[in-house]
Amino acid sequence: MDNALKLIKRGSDEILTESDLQKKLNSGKQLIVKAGFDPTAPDLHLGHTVLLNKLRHFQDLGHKVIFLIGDFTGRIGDPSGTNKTRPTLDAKDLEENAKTYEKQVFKILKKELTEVRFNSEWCDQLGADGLIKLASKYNVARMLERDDFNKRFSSNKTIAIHEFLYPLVQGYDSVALEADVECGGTDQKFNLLVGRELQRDYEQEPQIVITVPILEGLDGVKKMSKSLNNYIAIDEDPNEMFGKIMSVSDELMWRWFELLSFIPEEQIRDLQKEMKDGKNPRDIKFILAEELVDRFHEAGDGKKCKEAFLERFQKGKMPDEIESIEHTIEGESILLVNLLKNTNMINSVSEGNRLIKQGGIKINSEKVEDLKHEILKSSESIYQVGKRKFLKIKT
RNA sequence: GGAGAGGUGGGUGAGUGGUUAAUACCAGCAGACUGUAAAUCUGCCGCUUCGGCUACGUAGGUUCGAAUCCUACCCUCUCCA
Repeated sequence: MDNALKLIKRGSDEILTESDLQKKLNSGKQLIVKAGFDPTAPDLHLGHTVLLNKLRHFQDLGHKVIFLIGDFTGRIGDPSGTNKTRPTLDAKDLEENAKTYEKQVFKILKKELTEVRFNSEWCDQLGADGLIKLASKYNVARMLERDDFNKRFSSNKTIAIHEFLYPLVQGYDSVALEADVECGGTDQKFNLLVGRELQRDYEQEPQIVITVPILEGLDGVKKMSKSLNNYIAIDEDPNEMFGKIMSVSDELMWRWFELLSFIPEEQIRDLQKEMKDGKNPRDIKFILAEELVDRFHEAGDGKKCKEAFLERFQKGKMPDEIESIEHTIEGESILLVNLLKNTNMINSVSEGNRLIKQGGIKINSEKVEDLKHEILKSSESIYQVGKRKFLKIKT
């Protein structure tokens, strides 16, 4: 197998078809590689990077990536998600979101080989006629081949007609762009395949479909997503990112190694063996956390985070940098719980009382035991809530 | 068009007139433990000026008292046509 194909294969779930891909790679032509993104969620997280890394591989081979923002499809709503109505975005929001995307995405993709496009560009021109024509290219039986439609159909759950349009429009994007390759998560497989069919209908060579695995989020079960709040954003604070990676279960760590790390597979196997032989899993997790922090921040940040992590949790030290704010109070003093609530350290007074009862609040490293603890005017102290929340407050 | 089922705290989901701020599970939070913000164990888990207040789709009603009964409305689902 030649190197190009090998590179593309690593970490891919399925390639349809491999022989076609080989042919295209050998043709010497610069390929157009397409991947679609949601217009509403510009906060990229590690889950997205599995796909982005794959796109980057194509760029490393000199091919062109089209980062397609599905503003038109966004209006339809992806049937694979729960059926919430999406807010319609105006042009300004879109531009904003696109900018945020660009800022983040070029941590992985090469700018000179990336083109950002919106699918409303060609979909808006389709009109009712165009949509009808497009809809005529596919049929219900074939739509029902799609797994989640099939399940919903056979268990008598609703499928709205417009949901059928989603895969069609996504497929039409491939026609409009004359895509050679489309990459997406395994949950997108059906949509990606529709693109192939449509391209054939429009007398184009069908695109190669490449699916990548879906990354599990922090909980280790559900897919990483913003709405489930089990994600690590790629522009997250380095220490926060490091900590979150460390909070992943020892089991999930291996999955993340597989999908996120660039460490060669053989080396990962060695690490697994080391853990089996008694090495502390924590130290292996450090390797992963360091690599990822380095990738999305400055080289060397990973090491710094590791040191800070050890200091803080092994020796129980306070972090070096603590955010500091000033909070003027009326009168001579204020109840501790009120102060913490006012500064957003806690969400409610009840929560504060609970935390005090449980010994979760400290002032200058001293545990607070009195529910009615008062803070005097013109004081300056470091307040700690739980293990990780610190704030220096001047009153 | 006809018949029926149902809408409960972040999620799943009990509860059918009275210690029910509401079982259970999950998530979340805290503590203990551990070389991890892993695992495990324990506790907490609506708000409050600690007198109370606000909560079981929405709005009314019955009652000493309702998430539980009645009426209307909204929404979801199923079956028949």
